Amino acid sequence: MIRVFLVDDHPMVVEGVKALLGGLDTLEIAGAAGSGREAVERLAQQPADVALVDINLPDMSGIDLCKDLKSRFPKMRILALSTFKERSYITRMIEAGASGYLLKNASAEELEEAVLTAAGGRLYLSMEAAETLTQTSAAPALPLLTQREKEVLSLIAEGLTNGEIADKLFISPLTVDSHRKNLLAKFGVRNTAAMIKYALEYRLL
Amino acid sequence: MIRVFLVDDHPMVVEGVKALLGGLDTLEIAGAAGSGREAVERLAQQPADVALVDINLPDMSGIDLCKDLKSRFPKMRILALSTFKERSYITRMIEAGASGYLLKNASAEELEEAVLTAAGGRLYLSMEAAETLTQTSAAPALPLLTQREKEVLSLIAEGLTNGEIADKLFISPLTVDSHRKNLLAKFGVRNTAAMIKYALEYRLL
DNA sequence: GCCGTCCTCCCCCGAAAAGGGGATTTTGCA
DNA sequence: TGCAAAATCCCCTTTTCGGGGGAGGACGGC
Repeated sequence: MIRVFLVDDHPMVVEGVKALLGGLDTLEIAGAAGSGREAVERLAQQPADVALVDINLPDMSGIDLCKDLKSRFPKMRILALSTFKERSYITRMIEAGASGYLLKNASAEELEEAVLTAAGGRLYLSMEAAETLTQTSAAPALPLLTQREKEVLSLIAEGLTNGEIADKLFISPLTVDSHRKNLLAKFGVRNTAAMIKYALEYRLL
Repeated sequence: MIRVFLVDDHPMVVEGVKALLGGLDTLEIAGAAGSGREAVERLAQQPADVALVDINLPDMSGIDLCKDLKSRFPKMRILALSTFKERSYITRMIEAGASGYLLKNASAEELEEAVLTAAGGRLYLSMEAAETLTQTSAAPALPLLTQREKEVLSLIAEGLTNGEIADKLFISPLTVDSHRKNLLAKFGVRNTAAMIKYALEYRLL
């Protein structure tokens, strides 16, 4: 019997999940909380195997709660529950230690499967979440860099100056400066800071 | 009958997978290739439902091949095959469009389950891969920033200069410069480029 | 009250980057 | 072989950063 704990500030959602999972004999609802703090308190009293955690909570984000719960109860598995299938939500939640990501329109079967999968130590992603992750991120106008430009870019990101990069690549600092200018132009930004941010966001580094 | 295609430059691995999956009646080995280019050529002739792709190929990385295959054959599912369970490999492969990540020590059962899961459009992660992703990344010495410093940092990342930030926050450019210097000191870096990289890696932005 | 942190502002000075040009040699590919 | 792109190098100027300080007011905790 897998003990499931719910964290969501919407009573309707809490009751809905209870109803969906109520009749099953593989798991039981061990409790629920409407906020992050309440969840921590209740779980300290009465542990659970799997926690269903809403992304949006009144006192803290589901991501922070996830990290917190994972540090307090390392063995407990956490399933993220959300209405959104934004890529950053999913990856952040997973990186925060969640064992899965579910949308709130999940069916009883999907809910059960997710809980069982998470309890087994495996990662469960809903179809929609998996699709979002799998979609090849259509990079909007990501600049085409030459080999040399990539080298220079990564050295800039390391914090080296033009002179140091020149020494490393055995070229003139003036050449490095040219590459740097070309990079700024290709990225369409005004300075190094914005370029590094852009480059990292589009995984060019 | 799910058609499986193999991409790996080690004949032993290819034969091993064939042997492991050979006796099953849910799937069949539709072909194999030892390089990225060869894989593209063969798949163009004879399509497959699921491709098992090694991370390390002689002519290109599995990640690049994955992107390439996904753009050429959008309906085909790709499973990453690797000896490593490094976090960056896993996330990059998934973001490149892979439907799963397997270690090469996978059993016949796991292989089959992975192929079936991928063919069904779902994401399959091996236990080890899931664990790696799930591990809360112990942020090594991430600097504690004040509220004001965070504001300044994010504006720096946008590409604004001290003067522009000063206008935006209604403070003196000299103050912005102080924050900037404190930020550099807290991050332990020498310039903005390295700071932005650091900040993005540790999700402070 | 005292201490520490945060936020604010200021000084000097040199180094680096940004913005604008131009020019030459490799090199890859058709 | 010939062209385009890449890579290399150079000039100029102005702006922005980075490094080293110092200092005062606000605010909270002890």
